[in-house]
Amino acid sequence: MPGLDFDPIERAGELWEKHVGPADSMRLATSLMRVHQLVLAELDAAVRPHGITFARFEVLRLLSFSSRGSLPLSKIGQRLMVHPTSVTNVIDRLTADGLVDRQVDAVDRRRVLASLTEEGRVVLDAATESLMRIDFGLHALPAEQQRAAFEILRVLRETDFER
Amino acid sequence: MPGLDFDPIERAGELWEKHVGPADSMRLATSLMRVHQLVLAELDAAVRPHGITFARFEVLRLLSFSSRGSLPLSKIGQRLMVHPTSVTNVIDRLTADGLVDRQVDAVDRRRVLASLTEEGRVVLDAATESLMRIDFGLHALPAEQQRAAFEILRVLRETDFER
DNA sequence: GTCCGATACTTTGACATCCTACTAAATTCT
DNA sequence: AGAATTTAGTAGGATGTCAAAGTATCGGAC
Repeated sequence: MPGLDFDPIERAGELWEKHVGPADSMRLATSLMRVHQLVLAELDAAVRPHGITFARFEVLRLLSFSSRGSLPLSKIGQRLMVHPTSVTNVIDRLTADGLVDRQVDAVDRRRVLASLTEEGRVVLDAATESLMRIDFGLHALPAEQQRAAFEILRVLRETDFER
Repeated sequence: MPGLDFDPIERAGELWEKHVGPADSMRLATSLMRVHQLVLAELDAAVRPHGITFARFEVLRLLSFSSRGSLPLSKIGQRLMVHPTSVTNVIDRLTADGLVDRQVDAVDRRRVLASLTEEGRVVLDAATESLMRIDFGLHALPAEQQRAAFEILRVLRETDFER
């Protein structure tokens, strides 16, 4: 798979400017899609040996950081900014694998609380180790640029943040 | 849905630094996941009235830029950097909707050539209009920062670019 | 001229995500 | 108290993505 001999996004940008109009936002949007894809592939590959995906890792990490040791699914969805059905889906799989426990909240019986099992914590620690070893798929980017990128992305995140 | 009263990624960064280690790359990686999700949602919403998704839009745009008016599926996959399976999938749906034609390459019968139909071009033009109107979901970012972000992301893209 | 490796695509299965609609439980309002 | 509304989670369906395995075709080596 030799790939291509030119950068397809640069190329698309040139053609876009020629036939459509200014291409800055188009190029950034498509870049974002590609980079997300590439980085996610690296992250998933890093945690795959531990039997999880990066999405599941994020849930495990969140649970490990919670002060009570458990979180209602709704909170998980809010903090990870994903749809409630996505949370149900991931928690289902984590529960099936024995990494997470699920129990109805005694105080508010609409709620379901998820918490780490011992095995869940073991897997989380091992996966964390693997992710740090590859610098979260960002080894190509110097620390300085990582912070710069974070600041720029923050603007985009916060647009939809409070609503 | 009032969301949260704090930035969950900042918060995770603080806890990570306290319990695990340096958090720069972790925060950037998770930021990338969230922003991708937010921007993609905007892009999909913008083109949905035209009966397509952003992934399909990208394929249509690519076809419209090809000099011959058609491209083998493998080329589409290379340029969009997606798995061959994804290309087959998207082309299947575009074909079913009558936006794309599919025909076996007479020269190399392993190949399948995709090309825009007239309806495909109409939809593409309308969708392009809609996307430009929302500045590709990046209206929150000044043009200057859009270019800066593009340059940073380019580094990450090019890591896996030639291979 | 045949065979065998490489290439192009499809099929099947897994995953994460969203949306719409639904059930159950809590809260609010009358 | 009882009804209406809101909130939490689940069910089913669609989409796009990847991985592994399969089929068909091409092209070069012998």
